[in-house]
Amino acid sequence: MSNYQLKTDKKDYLDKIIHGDCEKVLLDIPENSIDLIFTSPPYADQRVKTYGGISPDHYVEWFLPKAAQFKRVLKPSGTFILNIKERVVNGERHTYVIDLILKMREQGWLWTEEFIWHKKNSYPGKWPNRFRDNWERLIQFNKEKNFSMYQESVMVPVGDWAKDRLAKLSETDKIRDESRAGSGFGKNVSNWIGRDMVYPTNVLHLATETGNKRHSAAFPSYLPEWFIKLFTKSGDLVLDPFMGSGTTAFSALQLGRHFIGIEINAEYVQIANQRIYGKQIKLPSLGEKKKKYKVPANKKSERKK
Amino acid sequence: MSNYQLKTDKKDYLDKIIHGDCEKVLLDIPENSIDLIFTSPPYADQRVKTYGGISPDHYVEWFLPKAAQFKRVLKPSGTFILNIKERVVNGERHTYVIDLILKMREQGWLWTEEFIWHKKNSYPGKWPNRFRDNWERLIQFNKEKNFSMYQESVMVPVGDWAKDRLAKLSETDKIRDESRAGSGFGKNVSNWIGRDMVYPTNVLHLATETGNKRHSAAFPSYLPEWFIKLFTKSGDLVLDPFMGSGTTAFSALQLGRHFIGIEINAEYVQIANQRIYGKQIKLPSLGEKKKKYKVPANKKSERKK
DNA sequence: GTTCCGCATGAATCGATAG
DNA sequence: ACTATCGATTCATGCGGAA
Repeated sequence: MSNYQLKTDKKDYLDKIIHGDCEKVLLDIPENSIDLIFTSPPYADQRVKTYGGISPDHYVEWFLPKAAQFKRVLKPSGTFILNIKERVVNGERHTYVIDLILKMREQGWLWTEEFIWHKKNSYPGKWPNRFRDNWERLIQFNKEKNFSMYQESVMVPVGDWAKDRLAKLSETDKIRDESRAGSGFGKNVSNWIGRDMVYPTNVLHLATETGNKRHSAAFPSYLPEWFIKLFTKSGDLVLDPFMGSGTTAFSALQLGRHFIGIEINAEYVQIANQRIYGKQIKLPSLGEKKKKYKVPANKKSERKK
Repeated sequence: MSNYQLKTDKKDYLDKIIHGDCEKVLLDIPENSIDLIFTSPPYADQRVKTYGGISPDHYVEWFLPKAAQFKRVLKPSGTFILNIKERVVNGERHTYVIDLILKMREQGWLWTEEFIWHKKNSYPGKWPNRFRDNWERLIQFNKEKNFSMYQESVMVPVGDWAKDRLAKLSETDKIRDESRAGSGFGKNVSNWIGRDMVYPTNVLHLATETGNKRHSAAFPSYLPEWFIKLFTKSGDLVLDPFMGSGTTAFSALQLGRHFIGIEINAEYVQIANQRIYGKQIKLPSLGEKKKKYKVPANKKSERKK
């Protein structure tokens, strides 16, 4: 059923997308082997079409056993970054996120920091009692106080204008910058880069990706990139246990890090593989009965359009 | 000792700064009489010089009885905005803020929303394991779901209102909009005019005020202004139970709202009065033995500089 | 090859309606 | 009364077609 043999050796998973439930898949991964876990799990009751939705009231109990596995496989010097946001239930912000922080501390995690992702383009809408939600949490957990951090790798040019500029750097922008560099104008660019670099803060200000039609809830690749550069060095191993369409794996690969991606949705596994390897390939999946992803009956018509 | 008689009548406190502990002073204020409570309490272990410092581990139990009084005096349609941020203790973010949210919900508060104040210029510094802290929480609590909110009063020009400060694009954008309006179809015209102003989001993006050095925890007046405009109308009553140097009272006055300010530190009471009334005046203080504010012995030298 | 403009599209939330 | 579903609302962004 599966084309790998040494389940206890992480090399079988190295640079692969694994199809399965991360809580089970991670049992095969040696303890203290991951340098960075960066993930954006399905939010409570969101992405119902693809994940079925986890009730807010059961979110913590759903997440905690997975967090225990994350803690086991993470190196003592490693970091776990959790991208999450509580939804509104009955007019109130639900408490599952802060409940989770407290429960994870009981598990032994250190709640080191909370970064803010200040989204530039939030979901539209108007309500009588609240404004649009324009931020998400990026919660940093660690096993030990002495975790690895490479602050110099994410330094930014001085000034807000530069920060905004950097945040906007898409793939095409980078290419354009390189082509400019060849024509003389690049000298100015490199001058800017060399001059007056400062450390960033714990607020990231960038736009969500709306253009990509292949997947519904991708964050911009800048987000995992930033944390991968900050918390790992070249050759390190990055894990995303809720891989989705593969943004984290893609970023890790581009930055010369190894990755392990786990995704429960077969459709997303295919998308991620295409994105990373440029073609559809056969990949190892969990050694269980292969469950075909099933579209909920009442959603089938909607999916078609 | 005090120059007011009817302690149960809020009119005695109206538009005044009261010197005393808010937990006791509020006992004299009628229930359901305040439209907005906006405050920035002493953070745990911060402002040791002026408040004596509350240990992070005891912050919640220190705050809760005060929150109970806030709930009593707040109108059912009123809002409580709490500006707070957890400090780092032993390499970790302390949990007193999220503990407080959970405990206040047990008190009957609704945790309606959490605004983020994205500070533009944060305190400089560098640490090996974290970046500069560039944001604070503005936590919105309510007694009822049907609270008052005046969204139109805080609308902002199209395009992110933070971006608007850079103001390079806004000029040309406006011109473009006008030229379009003059030549387009009638329906489109009204659409474009309507889009001149948009509602803000739950992220506030403003610079910290550097001018006010008299008060050690001064926030920019823009912050209370924004929430006063959003949650009160002219003639309403705003309470700040940890008044500090009087920014909230000053903003309320300027916006045509009534205010009640409470401050435990006599020095700040004087500063606030000077700021608001332009002169040093005799004001009612709590009907207790007048306690002169005492500088802790080991801090005296530090105060001098 | 640029620049400009139109258009679809989101980690959403509320309130009304229906069962 | 309580849950489930649906329509209405709204705006920054990036892509693609057009000038």
